[in-house]
Amino acid sequence: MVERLSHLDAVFGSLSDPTRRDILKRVSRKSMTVGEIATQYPLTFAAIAKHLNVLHRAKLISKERRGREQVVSIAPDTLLAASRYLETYQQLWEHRLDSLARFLKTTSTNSKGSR
Amino acid sequence: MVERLSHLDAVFGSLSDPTRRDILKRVSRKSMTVGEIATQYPLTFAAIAKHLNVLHRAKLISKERRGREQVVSIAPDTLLAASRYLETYQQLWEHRLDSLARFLKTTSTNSKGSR
DNA sequence: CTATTATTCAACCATATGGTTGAACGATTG
DNA sequence: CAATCGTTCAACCATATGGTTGAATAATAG
Repeated sequence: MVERLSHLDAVFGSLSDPTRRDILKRVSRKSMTVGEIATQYPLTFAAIAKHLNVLHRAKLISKERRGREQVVSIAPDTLLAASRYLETYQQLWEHRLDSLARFLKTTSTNSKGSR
Repeated sequence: MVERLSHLDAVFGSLSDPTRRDILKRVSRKSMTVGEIATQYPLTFAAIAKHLNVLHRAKLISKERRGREQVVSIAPDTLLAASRYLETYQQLWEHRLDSLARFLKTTSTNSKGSR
C-alpha cells in the first residue's frame, strides 16, 4: 500500500538533488551495480553511496546483493505515488479554474458590466 | 515553456517540507493573504513568510499586493511541470516492464511448453 | 503627520545535508 | 588462510535549512 504520508518528505527530498535525479534516470533504464553508478560521476564512491542511501530510504530504489556486488533497481511504486500526489493538486486547481469559468459565465449574463 | 531543469531542485525541495505542502494545499483551494496563512500554523509569522519565499522562488505560488495585504495564489504551471517530470519516469519503467513481458513471452514460446 | 496593520528583513542558533578521507567489512579468488 | 574487490561505516568540514526574536518598511486610517 501507499506509505504514511510523511514519506513524501523523503521522496521529494530525494528528488530535489540533481545527482540523485540523474541516478534515478540511469537506473530506471537499466539496473546497475553501486560501482557502475559511481564511475558515472565526478564524486567519490562514498558520496554516491550516500546518495543511494537517500534514494533507498525514500524507497525510490531497491538494492539486491548479487555475489560481492550490490545491484540497484528502481522502485516504480513510490514514483507512482509521488506522481499521484501532484495530480491531486492539478485536480484541485483545475476544479478552481472550472468554477471560475462557470462563475464568470453566469455573472456576465446576470450583471450589467459592473465593477 | 518549461523552465531550466535545475528549477526542479527548487520545486522538489519546496515539496519536501510538510508545512509547505500544507500551505500549497490550502492555497490551491483558495487564494489567501500571508497573514491568513500564518494563523493556521503554530509557527511565527516570519517562519511562514520564509516558507512562502521558498515556494515563491520555486514558482509554485505567486504573490500580488492588494492594499496592505499580500495575496498568495497557486501557480499551476510549475506543478504541472513537476508532474510531467515524474510521468516520464513512469513511462520509462512501464516500457521496461513491457520489454520484459515481451521477452518472457518469446522465450517461453521458444522453449518446450514450460510452466 | 501619527498611529496602526501587514509584511519583510537581519541577525542569530541548532540541526541537516553533501561532500571529503580513511578504516572496516563481506564475498570471492588463489 | 591471505589477498583482493566491492561496498559500507565513521569522523570530520562547510554550507544550507528551518526556526527564533526584534527592528524596519509599506499602505491605510485618523
